[in-house]
Amino acid sequence: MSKIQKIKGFSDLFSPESTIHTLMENLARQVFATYGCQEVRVPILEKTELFARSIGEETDVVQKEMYTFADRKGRSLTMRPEATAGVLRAFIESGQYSGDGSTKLFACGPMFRYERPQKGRLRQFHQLDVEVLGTDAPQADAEVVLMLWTFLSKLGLKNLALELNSLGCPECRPVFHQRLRDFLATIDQTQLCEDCTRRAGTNPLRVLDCKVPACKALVENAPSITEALCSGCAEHFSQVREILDSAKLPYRLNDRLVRGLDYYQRTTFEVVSGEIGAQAAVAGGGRYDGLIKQLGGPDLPGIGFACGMERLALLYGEAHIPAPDFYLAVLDSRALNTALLLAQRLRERGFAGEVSFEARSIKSQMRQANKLHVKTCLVLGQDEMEKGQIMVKDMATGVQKNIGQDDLEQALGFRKP
RNA sequence: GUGGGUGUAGCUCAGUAGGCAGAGCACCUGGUUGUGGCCCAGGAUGUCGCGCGUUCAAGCCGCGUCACUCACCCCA
Repeated sequence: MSKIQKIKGFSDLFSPESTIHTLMENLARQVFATYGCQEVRVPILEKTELFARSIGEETDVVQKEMYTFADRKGRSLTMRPEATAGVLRAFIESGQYSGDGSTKLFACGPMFRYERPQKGRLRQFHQLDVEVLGTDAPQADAEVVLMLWTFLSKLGLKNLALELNSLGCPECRPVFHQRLRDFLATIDQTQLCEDCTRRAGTNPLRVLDCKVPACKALVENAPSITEALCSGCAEHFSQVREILDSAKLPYRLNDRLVRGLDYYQRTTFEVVSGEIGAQAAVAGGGRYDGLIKQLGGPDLPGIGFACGMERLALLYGEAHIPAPDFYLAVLDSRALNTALLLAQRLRERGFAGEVSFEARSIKSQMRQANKLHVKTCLVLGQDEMEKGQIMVKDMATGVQKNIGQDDLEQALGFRKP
């Protein structure tokens, strides 16, 4: 029989990768909770219309990257390509937004986009997502950025760069777009690369961050969104920056930072790494005032971000994975049952470790203990069994002693409350 | 959707001009009567991705196919 393979762009995560994902997810939960985020678990499958309306009908994500299919009654459903839309739909549908203040939500899980896989990009990938709803205060923008940066710092990630921009609002963005189109009309468009010739019509902002040197040179003097912001947006952005400056958070203003989803406006940001290949963004987000209303909810502002877990994992070392507390080596087959019960007792006390299921040479089992990087190797052989004892060896120092089996917890550092 | 690269042991990869399938790591056993890491000796391990073709002979050449991978596009 032929083997069945996993489908392209999907992955099976074994440890250490699975462990790393769990650790990162737990840390995110913990850090974001200190900012008041409540976890929400929302479906992976939504009505296609939800994404069409939020992400934007004309975006690449909606046009050609969604897993969309008809269910058994012919309704068009889509595997979520990002988290925000589903979280907002749930928020609106729950009707919990009555009063004052903001709602802070955390969500995570798999997302799906039909793209060609490459380094840091899969068809099923995982995101950590935060949404802060109900306030457009610049303090909220700053807090969200600080929340993200704090999480990444606690993960121990270095050499990350935070890029910040403001995309303006429905009032000033069209003005900038017109200026940009006017500018593009003045340059020799035949010199642009093939992609940019297309972009100039479809998504002029994208021309600004083209990597082709010829394009870069041509748009060097293009107008900046920053100069086109209306007074409200300019003031809002300047307050956000002021707080981040005071918090001594290092960021780089990038007036060509473009977001791929239509709903973003005002503050947008991205965290990039130079160490994980071409797919350099490990997190990205921004403000989306107006989106909640557009999805049939109240007219509330919102801001959020998502982190790509696979990309974070590329940067996160395996050194963080905790080692087991013990390995229990068994030298005599008559000791196997006793050994298992001793290990069970330790596990009930919260210690983690493994016990051998068969008696083998002490040498091979010591090797096993060493390989598992355990703190302590326990040995149960004929001698110990006869005296009701067990040998305890500290693998770091090599110091070993025989103790009574009843004293095992103390020997491993267990303190009774 | 487009372009490049790679498929050989569990992993990373050599494999010359077409002539018996290789190394390192990892694993197992022993060197030490019950002691890990370092060292030494020995050992097991293959649909050379798959199919067809050329040839006395194919891991190597040709055609096809599948998979993986990197990049473009796009994006977290």
